[in-house]
Amino acid sequence: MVTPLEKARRDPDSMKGRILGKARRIFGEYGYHGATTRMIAEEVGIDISTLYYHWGEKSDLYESVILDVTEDLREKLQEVETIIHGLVLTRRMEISLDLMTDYLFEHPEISNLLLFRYFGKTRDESIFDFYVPEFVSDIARSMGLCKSRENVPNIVRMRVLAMMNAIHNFVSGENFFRSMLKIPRDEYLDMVKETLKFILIPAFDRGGPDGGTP
Amino acid sequence: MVTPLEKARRDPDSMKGRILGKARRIFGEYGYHGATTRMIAEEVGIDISTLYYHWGEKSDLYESVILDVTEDLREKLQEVETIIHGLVLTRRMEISLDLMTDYLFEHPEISNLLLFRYFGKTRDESIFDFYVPEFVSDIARSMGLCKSRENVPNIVRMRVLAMMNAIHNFVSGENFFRSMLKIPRDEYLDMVKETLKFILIPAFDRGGPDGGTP
DNA sequence: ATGTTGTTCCAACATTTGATGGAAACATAA
DNA sequence: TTATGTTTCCATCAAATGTTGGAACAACAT
Repeated sequence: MVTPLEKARRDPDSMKGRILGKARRIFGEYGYHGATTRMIAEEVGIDISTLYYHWGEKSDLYESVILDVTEDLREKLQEVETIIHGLVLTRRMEISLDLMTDYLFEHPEISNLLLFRYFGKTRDESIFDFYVPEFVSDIARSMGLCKSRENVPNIVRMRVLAMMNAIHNFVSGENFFRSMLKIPRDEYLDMVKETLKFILIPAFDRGGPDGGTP
Repeated sequence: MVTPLEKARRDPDSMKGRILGKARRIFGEYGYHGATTRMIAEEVGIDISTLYYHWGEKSDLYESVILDVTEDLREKLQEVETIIHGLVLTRRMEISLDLMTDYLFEHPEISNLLLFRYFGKTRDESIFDFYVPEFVSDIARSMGLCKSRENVPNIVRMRVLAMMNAIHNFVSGENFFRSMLKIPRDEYLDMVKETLKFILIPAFDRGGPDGGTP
């Protein structure tokens, strides 16, 4: 059976898909309470009741948005995994940091929405009731930090979280950080990649069964 | 001249101070739009108009909250600086990571509010019009990453940002990450410290005029 | 006591916001 | 064309939210 969300994902030009796309951006920029259904409808260029016709209440739309970006992220991670598979750790990290940074800079609402979920509460508590996969175990596995994706040690999960958050922070904080550094976008992007490698690679690249450059 | 904010900071038991304290927490948990003046008033146990009597409109109260936590953070950073002064880099980092993590876990709204400022927009744009110091240069100086706090290279600022964000993330994301790892608070706190050191120290502790353990 | 000043609460207002009913417009098949 | 089902918009509602006026109250000096 095909859910409404899957239909909207397959056809981004349909009304459902267009609404979902704009909702991603608005929810990502302003957060759940900061975004209003009217802002989203106006962005799409439709009446507000058309939005409700397609997606029902605000919290349902938000839920769909979260699942949508989660699925995008999952697909991207899988794509990266196939690219870096078999390489040595340092190289794997360099490539995946570059690829993920590029990707998230093109879709900053993904990082925004994830960070909002991590750090903010919502008055409407029904929102956190649905399941969202987290990928932490998969990334740990893909990085060779554990044998299987089952029973990943917590300390390893923490390290993966630190890594993911570091990327998301620089993506979501672009406006703030860039105005602080007073540099253009492309320069910022390069600096982010360099900083991520500077911070993350030395930590993971030391000895161990899988470490170091051979 | 003593501003209303300074008065409230000096006397946390005064009505002004009590409101400010609760406002910190509520704004920190729910963000600017997620927090309502009624929620804050109810938390203090006062009528909503008493809140307006003391702090004026919502955006003004929010501004005071931001300045308040910023000042707290500044004082804490200065305190830590005097403690670690003169030690070797690795030791400086270990101690300051421990101290800052402990401190922020006791006052998570500081991390929350900073992250909200970094990552989220606000419909009310007047909010970002006031100046807030950022401390990045001071931390760079304190870590010995640059000679003076003037003209800190951007790449160094980026590294400091990565470091600060790493702490804030684990503090603000406690609820989310802990429920993911299924561990109690104290265990989480230890794991955060360990992970921060694992990630950050190898990056900064390599050669250079100030590197390594002697 | 009386007036003054500062503080608190009750009640209300205007706007925003989430949400819906129903009429029009559109498409499509019979 | 007519009938049927879908989509869109206009008008509107109810609740939530930011904000204020004014009365009651308290503290305190005169």
